[in-house]
Amino acid sequence: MTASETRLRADARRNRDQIVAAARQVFAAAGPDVPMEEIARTAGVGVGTLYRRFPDREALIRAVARESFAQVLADAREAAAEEPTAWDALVRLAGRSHQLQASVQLALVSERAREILKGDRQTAEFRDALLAELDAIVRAAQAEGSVRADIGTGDVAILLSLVLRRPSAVDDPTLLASERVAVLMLDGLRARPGSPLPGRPITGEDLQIH
Amino acid sequence: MTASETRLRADARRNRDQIVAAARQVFAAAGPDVPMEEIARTAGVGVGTLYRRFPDREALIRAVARESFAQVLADAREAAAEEPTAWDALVRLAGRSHQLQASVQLALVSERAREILKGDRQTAEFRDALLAELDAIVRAAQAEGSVRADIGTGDVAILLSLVLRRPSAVDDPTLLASERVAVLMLDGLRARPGSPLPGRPITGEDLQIH
Amino acid sequence: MTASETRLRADARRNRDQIVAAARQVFAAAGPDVPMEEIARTAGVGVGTLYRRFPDREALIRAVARESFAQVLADAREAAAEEPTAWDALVRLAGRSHQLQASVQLALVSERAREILKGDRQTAEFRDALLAELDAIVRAAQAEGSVRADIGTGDVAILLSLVLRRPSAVDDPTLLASERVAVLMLDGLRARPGSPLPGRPITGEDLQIH
Amino acid sequence: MTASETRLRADARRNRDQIVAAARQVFAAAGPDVPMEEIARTAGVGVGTLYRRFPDREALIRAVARESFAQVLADAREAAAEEPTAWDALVRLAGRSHQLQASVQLALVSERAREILKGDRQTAEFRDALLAELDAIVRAAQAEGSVRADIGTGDVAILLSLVLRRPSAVDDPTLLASERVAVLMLDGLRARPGSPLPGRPITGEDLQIH
DNA sequence: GATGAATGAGCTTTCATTCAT
DNA sequence: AATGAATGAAAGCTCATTCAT
Repeated sequence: MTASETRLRADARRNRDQIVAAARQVFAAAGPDVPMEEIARTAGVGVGTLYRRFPDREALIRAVARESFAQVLADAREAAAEEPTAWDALVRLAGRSHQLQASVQLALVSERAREILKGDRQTAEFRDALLAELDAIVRAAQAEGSVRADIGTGDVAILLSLVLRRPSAVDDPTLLASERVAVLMLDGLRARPGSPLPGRPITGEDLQIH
Repeated sequence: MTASETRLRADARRNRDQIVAAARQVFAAAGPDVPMEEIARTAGVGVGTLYRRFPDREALIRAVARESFAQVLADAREAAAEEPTAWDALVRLAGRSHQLQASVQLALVSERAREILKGDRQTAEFRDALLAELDAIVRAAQAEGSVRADIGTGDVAILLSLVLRRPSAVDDPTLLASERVAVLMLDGLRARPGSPLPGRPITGEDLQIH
Repeated sequence: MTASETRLRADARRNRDQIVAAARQVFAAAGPDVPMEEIARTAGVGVGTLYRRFPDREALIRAVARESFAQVLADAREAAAEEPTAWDALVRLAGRSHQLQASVQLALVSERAREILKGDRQTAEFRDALLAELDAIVRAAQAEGSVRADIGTGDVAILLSLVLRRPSAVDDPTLLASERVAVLMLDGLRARPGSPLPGRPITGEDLQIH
Repeated sequence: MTASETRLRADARRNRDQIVAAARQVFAAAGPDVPMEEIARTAGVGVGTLYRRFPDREALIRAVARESFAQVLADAREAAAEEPTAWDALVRLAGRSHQLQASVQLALVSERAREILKGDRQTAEFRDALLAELDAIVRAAQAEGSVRADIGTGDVAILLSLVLRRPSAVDDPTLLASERVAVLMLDGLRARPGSPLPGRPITGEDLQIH
């Protein structure tokens, strides 16, 4: 949250937050190309207000992404702090992931959004902090013997990001599809005789690149 | 392939195929909203020709989806026929999945595309055939004791569909990220003491619904 | 200066003047269509303040034009009073004209501004007073034999107005282009055998019309 | 006229010409900021057509300017070739100038247009050719003794450009104001004892700069 | 049958003006 | 009274689709 965002008048602040919330929701539902007007309407403001706050669509996308990443990061830190074992923290993250869907989906699903976020320092910082947090958890889990040794933090991140996505086309029949997938995935990560993995562990650093 | 498509003159046929191929490629690269003109250009024809063959964007999306599904179906049948065990067939499908990415991504990633395909009988037929084939493989694998009993074909389909998606933002550092994910997923499906799954197995029928 | 403008509190008065000065400057630099917000910013006030003082853009344009015309009028009177001959007064006016550029350009260059000023009684009064003053000078010059007889005050006004405009696109190489043009123009007005002029002298009255 | 402009289908060509003609007229009447829609309407086409031919307003402005300059250049060459003396050529140019108003005004009056044209090689070429032509005429006139020696081609160009502009605000009472101004100007240029000019002659090269 | 030109609706963005603080 | 936030109308530009060549 930059200084400029703190200095807003009370009502302006409220509007700004409504806009970001609306954008998050509408982006999740219909992708990052929805008419700005629809976002404005959802937020209960005029387009003009939206544009006063965010000079163009990209700025809005960045704002949504930043808030989302920040929230996930907070979640990860909480899990690490509160759970007794690293494995439990991982389980909690994976299990909760479907709540975070809408938040992060934006950054993952749309080519356009990805392109925009590449250039955004703040998003990058959140992402790096998140990877660092995850790295600590994964290493701890491997140290405690709960996670197989032949994977890296990058592998876990990729796996989590896949689960993060809405199990798509499916009108989830059991309403538990996400959880089931998460558990299956965790079972794959478990430390015990498993299939040999091709290549080498993908680390957190590998993902910094992009 | 409908009757009308069979009756085309050789050159018209060639045009049609170029268009679908171009659309598949361009959709994969830039999403299902790319300008029709760009598709036409990529295919080396004028927009007029494109519209003569496909009355609107939806028709084109349907055509691309049908071909993609048909190809995946063929692949699945081949795997089932040629591999010695059901487990091997499953491995082959999962391993090959990244080749199919571009093909099916369309149907999975875009809200819009999904909406369009819902109403398409032919796509539905391919999808149902595919689910039937997968169901046979999964049941066989469970019968032969290689796949855990507490999952259904729907669970497998969902998992496969997740892996099908490009492992996202990542400029794959090992170029094997997809394979690694696939193996981890298969390890999760393996028949052996695993974590208890919430809910009930998701069947193929569960997915027919929509 | 109307009654309402006299009654302003000192600070309000200061604001008003800053606004008009800013408008004059910004109009000159970027035409009469600049965003009101930019004018307000240049004046160091909020848009709200600007609008409190001038109900809309037209009012502001009128105010700027009035002040500019008033200034030119004062200049002309001073020249007539202080110079020994009418010719000298004319020379002084023409020579100084480039100082007045920014002031009057507004009224001359922009179709829109012209339209607005047509209906403004006060601007008209200044303009008429200016034409009367100029008429006196021209007639006196003709009486003293320094200006050719076949031209009217209207001709002179038109010539002056042309010179008033910035000699266009040119990054004036000698920084004297305006002066040179003015002198050449005066040479054309000189009383001595010249080319015959088409039509009849254009008088001051001719210009009242619009 | 570039190759691309030659290859247009007959009807497209016709439309293109109508658009440029309409733009010239509308620009002259209302400045370079008129709604594109109005230009399209005047040309009898849809906005889309306009934009297909000219990707944005700047491209259109460039096209209009090029054609206008080309026309003036042709005029100057014709005058030089057909008139018996250089002085007559000059008179003809000055006298005809009001026909050229609309054509060149665009380049002179609007700050925006000027900025755009600065970067346009083709416009620059026409302008340079025009200056070269004018230079030949002015030097010839000075050689034949009809034009004073203390001025340069640049001075003449500036003077002409002033006259080129519509004598503005005036609903020309004699309908001859332009001609009268032109003659007065020519009288100022005449070779005979005149007032001393400040600075040095402004040459054609001086004007190349911008 | 193929082509690419024309159309016009739709979306983004800007800015004059109003109004809450 | 001053400020700057909100609004919405208007203009730029893009692209799906139709149609003349």
